Amino acid sequence: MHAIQQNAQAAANFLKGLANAHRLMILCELADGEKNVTALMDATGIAQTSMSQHLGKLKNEGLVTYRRDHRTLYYRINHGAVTEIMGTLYRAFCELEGSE
Amino acid sequence: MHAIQQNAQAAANFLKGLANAHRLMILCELADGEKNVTALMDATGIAQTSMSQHLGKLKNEGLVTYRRDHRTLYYRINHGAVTEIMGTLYRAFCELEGSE
DNA sequence: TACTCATATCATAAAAATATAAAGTGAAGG
DNA sequence: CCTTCACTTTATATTTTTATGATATGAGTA
Repeated sequence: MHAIQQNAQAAANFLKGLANAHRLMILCELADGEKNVTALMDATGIAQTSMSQHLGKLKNEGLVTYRRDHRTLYYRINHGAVTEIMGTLYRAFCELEGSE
Repeated sequence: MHAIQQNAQAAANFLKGLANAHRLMILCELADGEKNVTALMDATGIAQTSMSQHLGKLKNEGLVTYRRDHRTLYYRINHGAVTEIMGTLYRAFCELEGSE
């Protein structure tokens, strides 16, 4: 586990990609499969410019990738650790809430 | 998985606690078991005031807790999701590096 | 070619995170 | 009670993150 020390900055940058409520909502949508930008805006209520910047950040950190189909860009999750952490968050913040 | 939407802010706040290289290094040390502040400073090289503030943040978010023994405070990890995510990061950023 | 659609980029301002220096606190020892 | 130790809190400056409005781009359509 001590090897994280040397990779701490890379791991922290990766986590910073996730550590925002809007980006979690986006990733939550993408957990179901790929979606285009407009569909993500409709599903989350995030404004266009903001959405584009969040997707740009997720893309730069390698958390998501996309394909183009004509004028439409379809984004999808591109990193196994994202899915793993989403699962951890779901168990910690969603399932346990339901039992109250 | 969609339930994360409603809990996105809480989950994001939790992740923000982790999303910093210095705090990851601290948590990495605590993964071995409890340590006092001076030991954490020696192990990580983080300055005293900064260490205290990082520990304060981790404590406020509920990621760690501590016990007092005389003048010394021993911190330890206090959230199962922290350990899970540290494991995910280790596999993503440490183990795979070793195979190059 | 002009136009619209889907999305990205740029510029800017406000808010949050971080590091550092200085001062404060509570427990123990002389 | 005065001092030291182990640590926290406060104040401040810098950097980073985020949202918003304006503008730009590239792909398809009339």
